[in-house]
Amino acid sequence: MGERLQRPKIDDVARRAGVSTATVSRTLANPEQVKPKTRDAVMQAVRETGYVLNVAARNLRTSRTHAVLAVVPDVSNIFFSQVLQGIAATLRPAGYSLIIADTGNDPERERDHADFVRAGRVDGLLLLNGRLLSAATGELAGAPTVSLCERIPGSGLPHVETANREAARAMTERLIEQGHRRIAYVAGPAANVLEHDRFAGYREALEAHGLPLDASLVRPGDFSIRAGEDAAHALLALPARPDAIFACNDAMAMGAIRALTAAGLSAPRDVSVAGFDDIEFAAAYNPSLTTVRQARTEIGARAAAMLVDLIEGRQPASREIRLPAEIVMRDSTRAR
Amino acid sequence: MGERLQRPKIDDVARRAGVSTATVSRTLANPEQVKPKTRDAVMQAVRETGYVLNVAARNLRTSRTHAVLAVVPDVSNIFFSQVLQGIAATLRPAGYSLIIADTGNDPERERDHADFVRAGRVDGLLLLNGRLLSAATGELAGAPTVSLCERIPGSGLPHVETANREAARAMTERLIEQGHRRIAYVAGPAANVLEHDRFAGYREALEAHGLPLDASLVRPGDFSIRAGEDAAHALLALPARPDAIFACNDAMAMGAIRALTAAGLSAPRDVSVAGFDDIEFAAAYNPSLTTVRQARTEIGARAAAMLVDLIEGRQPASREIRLPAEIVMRDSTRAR
DNA sequence: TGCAAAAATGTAATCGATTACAAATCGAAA
DNA sequence: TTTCGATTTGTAATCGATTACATTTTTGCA
Repeated sequence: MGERLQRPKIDDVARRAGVSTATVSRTLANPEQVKPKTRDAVMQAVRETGYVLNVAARNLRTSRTHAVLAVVPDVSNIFFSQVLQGIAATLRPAGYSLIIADTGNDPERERDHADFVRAGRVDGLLLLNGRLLSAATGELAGAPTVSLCERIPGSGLPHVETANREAARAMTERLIEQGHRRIAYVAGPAANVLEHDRFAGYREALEAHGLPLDASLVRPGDFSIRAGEDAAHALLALPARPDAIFACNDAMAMGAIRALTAAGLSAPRDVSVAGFDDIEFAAAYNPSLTTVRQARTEIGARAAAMLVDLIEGRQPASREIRLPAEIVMRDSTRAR
Repeated sequence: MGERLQRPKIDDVARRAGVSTATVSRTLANPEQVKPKTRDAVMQAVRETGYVLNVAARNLRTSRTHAVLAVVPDVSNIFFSQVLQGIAATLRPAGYSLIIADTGNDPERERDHADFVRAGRVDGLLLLNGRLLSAATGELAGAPTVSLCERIPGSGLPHVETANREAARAMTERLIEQGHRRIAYVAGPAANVLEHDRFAGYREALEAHGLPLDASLVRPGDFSIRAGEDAAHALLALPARPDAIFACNDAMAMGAIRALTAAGLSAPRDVSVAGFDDIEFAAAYNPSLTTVRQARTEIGARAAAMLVDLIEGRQPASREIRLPAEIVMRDSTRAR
């Protein structure tokens, strides 16, 4: 079917325009070095022949790919996918394409990606979850890399993140101001730096207001809806139940509200519930969710911009960006 | 910092193993052609030197990239992101990497991607939204391409899709069986093939059961939560309000439920509401959402597998796959 | 007009693999 | 031990661009 016709190469264009291949190459890459008249002739020939540069050849010669690899624990996760959008949107106008590796949360696979750089497949790395990077850090030596969402302790890697601690503290304080005294916390995975920061914020707020940190009010979780449900069930079984639940992401907050409903209670009437992230469905939830808004696309955009700077040898304005988050009070919490 | 040490190349390995570069190349690509003893020596040398093949060089020589481009209208959309996950999961073990182009729903950009193939940047294309492809179809001649989610009418392009019409019909029939008689439909964008099919299913079901198709019960929408709210508002303002609302995706169904709540009504007590997609948050919604479950990761996986077959010159088992969908009855609908 | 410097263009080496073809080695049968 | 065919390995051309360096053209100014 597809009569596989020969793609025109740079020689074809050169011949047609009556110039050398060097001139064609220059016209395409550095037009200002070429006399306008010649330039026009070349562009004309390009159009006539339908020439498209062979990327592999250029990559080989220049050892640059104009591609960036994003290592993502889970593309389908609503959080990461929005960060990716910010990345994609920034990379495109800068002339980079985006390669995505979904590691499926598998530590093994997260390691592989140093090879992407070494094989000359990409110019830089964007790590959406640094958890395991510490192991790979040595191997990355030299490869431009930016870490997102999670700071990698002690790695010195440039990164972009939300001010998680401050945000969690602010949210907890809002709950305290609303008159809540027994505020439960539903945690993320223990190894998660992000969880660590949020918990620290929660604790700080309690301390600052002279409230005790009651260990029975802190429940483990893993960011899933189900985990939120389980945690809420456990909390409701306590002799003295909490008057508020702060889940460290929105999915768990929704789970908690479901559990309340299932138990014949209601948020915010009986227990206030707050989340973290402000995912798309938080505002549409029933009740709409009080939460912390993170600028997810901006995180992606800033990280991508920083990476491009690194790749192109420019000194990025900053190697560490912390974006402020915003408290969004909605219907799932209420003053006591 | 990064002492940019020379990456070993195939000659280094060859020298170290005492063989020619041809043998090294063969050992890596077609080990069975090489005598076991030689093979071991080469592998040893590879390990010692830390050799990693230069992908650009191989691409140039073989004019194959082992990369695939997915053209996505919006990565951050929960629907697409899950399809992407299926794609990524299938591509990886097959040895392909995934490049993502987020077109931001911009017709202009969807066009650009034929160039990706022509520039030799990828071996094939996965189109998650064929809407505009018709325009580009000519240019793709020869490039392996699979369309997902939406069949591209008259393109003859291989594709994978959900049996939207059948599923929408089945859902509508379930609502009828539950005793609903005034079933409203909240549509997707008019140009959308997917919307077209779902609406056809809705209409078929009404006809089959002798129910009239009441134009005032069909409201426009664009798949957003907000559109669902607006549609429901309009429907509630009708002299005779519907007893069920079938929104052609979950986000709009959630919007409709919000609107009901805002109007002091409730789903399913006053109006039943059904969605389509069964996104992650459908089960966690309040009330949990009756919807149509599409196997999103499977759509992605099947399409990716088909594309790999096409790229590698194998005849795919089928050029048109329609995956059945499953009706999931939950709490947002109730028998009248 | 003549001449030096600047600008524009051309020649050809180069990036690092793959692979057609040739050469060498091996093994089995006679 | 030959000998022929099958296996294994090596040599070197090749993929299509970029770019250092050489050469030509243009420009500005005396």
